[in-house]
Amino acid sequence: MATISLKDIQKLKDDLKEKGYKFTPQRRSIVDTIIASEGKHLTAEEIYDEVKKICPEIGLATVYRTILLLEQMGIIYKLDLNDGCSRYELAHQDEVHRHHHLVCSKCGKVIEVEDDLLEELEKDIQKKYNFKIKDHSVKFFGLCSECRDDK
Amino acid sequence: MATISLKDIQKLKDDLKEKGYKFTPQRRSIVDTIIASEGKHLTAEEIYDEVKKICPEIGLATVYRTILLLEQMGIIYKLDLNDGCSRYELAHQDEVHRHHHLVCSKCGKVIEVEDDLLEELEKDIQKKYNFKIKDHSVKFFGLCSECRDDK
DNA sequence: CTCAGTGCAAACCGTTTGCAAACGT
DNA sequence: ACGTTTGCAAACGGTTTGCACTGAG
Repeated sequence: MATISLKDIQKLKDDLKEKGYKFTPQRRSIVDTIIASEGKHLTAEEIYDEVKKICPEIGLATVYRTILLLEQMGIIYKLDLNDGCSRYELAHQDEVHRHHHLVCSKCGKVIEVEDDLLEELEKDIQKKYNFKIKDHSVKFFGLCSECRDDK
Repeated sequence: MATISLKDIQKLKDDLKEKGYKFTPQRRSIVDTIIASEGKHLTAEEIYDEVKKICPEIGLATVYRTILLLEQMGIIYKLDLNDGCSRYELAHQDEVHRHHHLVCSKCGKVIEVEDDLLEELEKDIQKKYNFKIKDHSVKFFGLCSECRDDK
């Protein structure tokens, strides 16, 4: 589990300052909320609802704008689970490529898979298609351990 | 390249009839259009524009409804390329799982990859997470052969 | 003091839905 | 004839934008 330390918050503050951005209370609340709900893959609206508990006067637009900023800075990743809205998760600091997801078709649970195991396939593709791979998005759909039992 | 024959059209017609659905001119035009634009990964609106050339009185809602029907029947797949709308492609008849896609970050080109090469990873995941994999969605982002040269 | 950031509301855009008319079987 | 399908327009829901005000540096 990738926990974010005070050092990371300071780093983020510095990154923002470097680009002329400000570290406002709203931005801080949003970052705090995303960190606190790690593993939940919240939508923008869900983040909004959560942030309002700390920062009741915040607007939904600010949440969207901050999310965009964090995404561009590589702090968070957008995740599409085919449910009609975008979800977000913290980027793990140590991963080169995005990790994979298992999505249960029955209960909707999302499991994160750290193992990459795509080197061989990526090497093949780079050679065969002369395509320089920068990142990937890998999702597996099926039944999680709990749901496969009831069937 | 998966070309669809008259036999496939007949099969589709039968499948529809079996479920009490009708094979209307609109549906036929939409199927024809999707077949004719294989490899293009059109959006619903793009399919609509294309279909209107054959069937000018068609409505956008009909395109959406037909696309949904075809998707549920397994004739086409929905594809999400992170550009804010859903795109569709013919399901290749011979593939067990969906094929992969290479998306060029520069020119936007989408290349289809037939090779699966995920058996090992999937076997590992099924065992480690006790997750029964039914299908997957695999996209690689990077630079295509043409775009990597100019950089 | 200045300009980036904010909250609000309206706009946006892809998609879905309700309905009466039209049409395939 | 029946019930599905259609076209239209309105509704929908997530996201973006314009604008005047606010507040961080």
